[in-house]
Amino acid sequence: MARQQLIQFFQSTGLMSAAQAADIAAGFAPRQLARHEDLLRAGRISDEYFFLDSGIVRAFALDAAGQEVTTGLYAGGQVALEVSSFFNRTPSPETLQALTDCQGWSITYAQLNGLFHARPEFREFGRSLLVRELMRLKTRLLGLAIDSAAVRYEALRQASPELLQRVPLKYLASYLGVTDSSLSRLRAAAAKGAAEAS
Amino acid sequence: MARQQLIQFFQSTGLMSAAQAADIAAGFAPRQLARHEDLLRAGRISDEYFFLDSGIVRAFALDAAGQEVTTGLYAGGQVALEVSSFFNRTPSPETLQALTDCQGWSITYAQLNGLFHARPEFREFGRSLLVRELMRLKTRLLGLAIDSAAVRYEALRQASPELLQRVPLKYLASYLGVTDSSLSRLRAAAAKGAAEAS
DNA sequence: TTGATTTCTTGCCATTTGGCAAGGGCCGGA
DNA sequence: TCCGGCCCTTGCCAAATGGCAAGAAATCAA
Repeated sequence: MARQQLIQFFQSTGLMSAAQAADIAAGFAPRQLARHEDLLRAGRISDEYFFLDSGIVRAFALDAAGQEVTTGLYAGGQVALEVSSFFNRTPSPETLQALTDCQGWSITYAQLNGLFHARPEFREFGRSLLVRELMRLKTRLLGLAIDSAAVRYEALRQASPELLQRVPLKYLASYLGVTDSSLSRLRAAAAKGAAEAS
Repeated sequence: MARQQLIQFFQSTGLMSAAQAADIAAGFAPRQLARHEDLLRAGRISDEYFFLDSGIVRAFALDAAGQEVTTGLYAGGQVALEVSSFFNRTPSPETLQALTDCQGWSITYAQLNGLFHARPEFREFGRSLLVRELMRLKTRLLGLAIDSAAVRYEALRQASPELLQRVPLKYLASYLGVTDSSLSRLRAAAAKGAAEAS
């Protein structure tokens, strides 16, 4: 129940003191999600800024054929949010869904704006988060453009090994931009390579 | 020389009045770029928020093999900016280069922050720009993940036909995530399809 | 203008990835 | 316990894309 991780998150950019972080964190309410529960449905307007303590949230959109495409995977310590819907008050193009039971902290748009108004240092933090998210997307984009599927898989394994264990292969596949059978083959090849290396 | 386009840009989100937009635009200085001139070099910290009136700016990074990869293309009416470097005051991972002679308006980080401080409506505008940029990246990411190269090419043709005419094929190719010979073939196939349709 | 450079196209073939379908294993509910 | 439904793997072949290199075409600079 403690807001430890949330407070630490606010301090992570070095833009505020421990006391400030604790004050801001006090404005957040505890929030649970059951496995398979939706945090946000496509078409709705997001009104919940959700920081994830533990568990995994998946974001997905539908392609032209109506197939789900995983666009984001969030684990503990991250904010699971459809940024454009939340900040622009527009219908979300994606659904956010709990892949496992989740615990975290949330705050509404009005409350967040109140904090932004009252606390310039938190405003700075918010901007820096947006910028960080932008960099992450850029990095993923570059990877999709220039790396082979095998390299992208390996990069994800390095960056977030826990996701590979806990997220069903079909979701990982569309997140990486490959089909599930291709990913299965990649995984087999990687395992073979690792075995030979030992 | 008129700041018309800049003023219109500020008003485009509906977050401020004409008078406010004109006031803010007055803080920007005219800025020219000669063809092939760098607006920002990789490794440097960006200190110029640059709005493009006319011309084309290309952003590129280097891949592991030292090859240039085009990560962004900006035409008139857009802001050509490496967001993370400018806002986080960190070395830029990319170079921004004028593909043609360019005219526009620019402002420094300190000046921009001054405006953000003095004018809450401009702060809102800045946030909404970041969010918009994020959505654009998400859309490109989704396209790379699920669409074929032919579809991506067609989408770019629909969205920004002027780029296809004025940007060398090799830059378009890496922007679209294909090799230049593949793009050349795609273009040939598209032309053939169009001819048959007529 | 003229020569040099860049840009674009195209052929040939290799590699990567997709599509489809069958089958095995695992897990949860009745 | 047993059944039904995911989840994952794998074989076969097709389609998409890349790599390389040669040459034509356009562009640039002197």
